[in-house]
Formats: sequence, C-alpha cells, structure tokens
Amino acid sequence: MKIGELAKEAGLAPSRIRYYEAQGLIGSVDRGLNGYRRYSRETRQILEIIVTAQQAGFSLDEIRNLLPQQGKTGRSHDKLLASLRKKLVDVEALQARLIETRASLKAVIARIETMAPGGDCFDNIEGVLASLRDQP
Amino acid sequence: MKIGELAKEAGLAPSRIRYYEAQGLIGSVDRGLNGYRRYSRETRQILEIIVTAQQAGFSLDEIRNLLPQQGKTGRSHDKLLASLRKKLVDVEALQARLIETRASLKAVIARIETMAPGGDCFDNIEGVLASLRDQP
DNA sequence: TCTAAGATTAAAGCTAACTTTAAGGTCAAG
DNA sequence: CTTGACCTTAAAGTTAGCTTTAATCTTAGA
Repeated sequence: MKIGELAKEAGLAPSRIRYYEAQGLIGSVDRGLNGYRRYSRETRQILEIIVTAQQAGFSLDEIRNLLPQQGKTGRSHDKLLASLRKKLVDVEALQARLIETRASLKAVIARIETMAPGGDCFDNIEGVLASLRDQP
Repeated sequence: MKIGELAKEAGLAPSRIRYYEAQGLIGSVDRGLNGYRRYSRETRQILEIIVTAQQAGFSLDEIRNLLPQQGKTGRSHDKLLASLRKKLVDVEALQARLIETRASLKAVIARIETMAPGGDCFDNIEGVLASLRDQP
C-alpha cells in the first residue's frame, strides 16, 4: 500500500510517517519503480505500537531503542529489559501521582459546587489553592 | 525574598520563575526600590502548584486558567468548574490507559525474562511486538 | 573601594515532534 | 493529453517550555 492509504488506515498524516522513517523508527521501506514508498500490512502495526508507546510516555528516542529493527542480535536483550523496567517504574510513579491528582480535583470540585452561587469567587480561589496545596 | 532565594527553595531556575511571570502564571510581583523582584512566602506554594499541575499533565495555559489571580469576579466560577471537570475526565482517562500500559509492560518483561538467555533475540522482539499489539 | 555574585531586560537559541512549503514527478480518468 | 489527486525531497516553519546571551545595574563582603 502507498503512504496515503497507510496514513488513512493508521489515522496519521503522511508527513508523520515519513518523519518516523527519517527518525529511524520504521526500518527500511520498499520503493516501487516510481520511487513511491510501498508498505506491508505489518507497518500499520508498527505505527500503532509507536503511537501507543508515545501515549504511554515514551519519547521517540526511547521507542527507537525498543524497536531495534536491525541486527544487534547481541546486547539488545539486556538493554531492552532495562528500558522496559525503567518505564514500568515511571508508569507506576505516574499512577501514584494521578491518584492524588484525581482526589485533589474531586475535592476542589466538590468544594466549589457546594458553595452558594452568589458567594465571592475569591473565596473559591483561595479554596482551590488550599486544596491543591494540602494534598501533596 | 529575592528571586534567587525563591528559586533555590523551589528547586527551579530563576529564569523559569521569570518565564512563568511573563506567561501570567504569577500575578503581579512586588519590586524593591532597586527594581529587584520581592516575593512573599506564598509564591513558593504557587510555584509548587504549578509544578505539580504540570506533572499531572496540565499545560501552562490550563494552569493559568486554574489560577485566575486577578479580579474576574464574575464568570470565573463557571469557567473554573468546567475546567476542573474536564481535567478530571482527562486524568481518569489517563489512569485507565496507564493500567493497560502497566499490564503490557509487565507481560512483556515476564516474557523476556523467562526466555533462555541464549535464545535468538529476534524471537524476543517478535514477542515484544506481539504483546504490545495484543493488549490494547 | 574593589570585586564577585546576583539582579534586570529583551532577544535569541534550544529540543521534541511534527507540519508546511516549494518545486517538482506520477498516474488514473475523462 | 490534460487535469487533479497523490507521490517525492529538502528545507523552513511551528509550538511549548524553557535556557542562554548580552549588556547593564546593584549589592554584600574582604
């Protein structure tokens, strides 16, 4: 398939796919006689992995290391494991933080909701600041 | 306190504090006769809130809206609530995603760990791809 | 008093992750 | 055979969130 079809399927701009290729995230890309890029169906899954990993907080640099693509038969095993473990720690830290963030948000919202609609807004703001301040 | 002291206390570069001020995140700042900025202790907490909110995924734009600082006595109440509710939804969505991410990571790590150390690394990579692919 | 540390500003620079632009080739349809 | 949609490249532009630089001023300390 051509880049436009792949882009539509993956929900990405063609420029973005070319960018990933330029960054070394998509191994070597076949070309037709006309010079057009030709992709196999597998590429779409690689794109999905890239996007998913990005959403999980991986940078393109990290993702490149997670998807060796090329030989590197030797050491990549350990590097891969280390990278994954580090990211797991990061994800868990983020989860812990989000639990607090969510609690803070809910507390602040409740506080504002239960105030008289005519109340002075500055009191609300003080409350917001106080709630956000006290939670962490 | 002067900007250097505040910066040290908050663990931020002075330039960053000036930047936040320029972006309207720190209301009006007092100045000494020499033109130096003079901060009250409260400012440190505002900085903490900014950093915490950033870590929670708020952009500086969003944070500015959460910390009105100035008058706006009228409509800011509703805007504030709407903004907070939207962010709560975002946080919860992120939490849901992280649960899956974490599960994927653990699965992938386990898969790699249980492989024979001498195994072909390409098999691992296939596994990594497969695991990441199948989870979402 | 001299000096070094730290303050000020405006403006320029940096990084990541893209998008847009410019200046072309290619191809299917009418 | 022309039109319009789609492809190519290299290079420049964009946004967020800062940092660095340059040129100048202030102040605390030996």
